[in-house]
Amino acid sequence: MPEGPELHLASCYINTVCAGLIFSGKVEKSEVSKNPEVLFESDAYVISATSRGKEIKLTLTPLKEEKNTLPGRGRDREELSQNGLQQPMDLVFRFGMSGSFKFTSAAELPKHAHLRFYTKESPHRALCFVDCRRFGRWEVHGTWQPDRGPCVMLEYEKFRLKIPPFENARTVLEALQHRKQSPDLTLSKKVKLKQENPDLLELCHAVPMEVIHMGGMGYGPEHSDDAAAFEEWLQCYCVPGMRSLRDGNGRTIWFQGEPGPMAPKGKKSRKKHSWVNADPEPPSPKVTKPVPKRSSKGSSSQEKVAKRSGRKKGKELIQGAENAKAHEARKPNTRSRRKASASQASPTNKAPAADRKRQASARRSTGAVTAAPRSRRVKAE
DNA sequence: CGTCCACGTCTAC
DNA sequence: TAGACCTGGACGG
Repeated sequence: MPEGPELHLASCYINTVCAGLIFSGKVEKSEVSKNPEVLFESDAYVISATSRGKEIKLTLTPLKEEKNTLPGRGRDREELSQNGLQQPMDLVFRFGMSGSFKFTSAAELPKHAHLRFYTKESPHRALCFVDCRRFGRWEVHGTWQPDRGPCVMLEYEKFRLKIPPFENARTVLEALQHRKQSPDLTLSKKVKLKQENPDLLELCHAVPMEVIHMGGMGYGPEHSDDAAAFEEWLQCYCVPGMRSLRDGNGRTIWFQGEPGPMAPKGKKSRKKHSWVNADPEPPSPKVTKPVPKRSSKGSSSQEKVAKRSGRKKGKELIQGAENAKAHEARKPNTRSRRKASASQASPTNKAPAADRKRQASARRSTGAVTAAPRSRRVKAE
């Protein structure tokens, strides 16, 4: 799945499960995937992975000299060296909304396994790129996408945006001016202060690093399916009691407290009653069959989308709608959030671990809108 | 059953 | 800057 730390965890997972393993044969693509074929074939090769931000790179490396039996018909010239040997190959993946890697028995491939690498052993096993929604992409001979931002985890020093979601850039920059420390402190005191009062940028690094060290996300050792642990760790996203707003791109931003002066107006988190009341379209049969704007494939999915965009326009009217409870409980498709809410709401709740307490208290004084929820929760503890 | 929603890009107007 | 690209879970009727 797509969060930055998860991509990194996926690369760790791949390197762990593929360590010492020999893969063999062709790389297999599902019929339904529109991603490119991976014309790689080797009797014996190894797989390794690296990550950078929200991309992951697999490297397929053939072992020593082996003769490729195929004449190379239909294969790109570059795939094979002059003597017909399979060259190493890099594949760069983006996960879209639902991509992940799984290593399973080849006999029972997971659903939506769109790219498969088979082991040489028997019974065969398969490293699979699994992606239910198929928004994920891969590129053969891929490189890191050149115009992406730096990796929050591994290129932190290059990460210099300094803008909370709905704050004026001016305010942020001026606040940083006032953070200047007195120069007469010892170095160790300065470092300690910095750690106890991390700014937004440090949090951009520290929070994903926390996730990495937590492990799990389906990439943990064995079947420690600790989605629950992750949900427990989340302190703002999807936690009842936290607030959310849609930004200009329709993305839901979760936070606690004030949204900041540049918060989008009239874009409360969608609560069903709000927009249902404002829906300008009468509940007539017409609604179910809007004329698609673009002429095209006319797939059923497209009809759905057209239907929805009709709704979207209606939602602009929610401004005056009752919203007192809007942030109370409308949560996305998560079942276990209630549990989290119970512990979240209770001021007597103990911090799960001393380490976490320390980490969290270190975040206490940031003014960052997105970061604040984590620290404020700690205040309540 | 229908509707809404989801951790992200892409690209066509 | 909308819409497109997709599947599936939750929820409401």
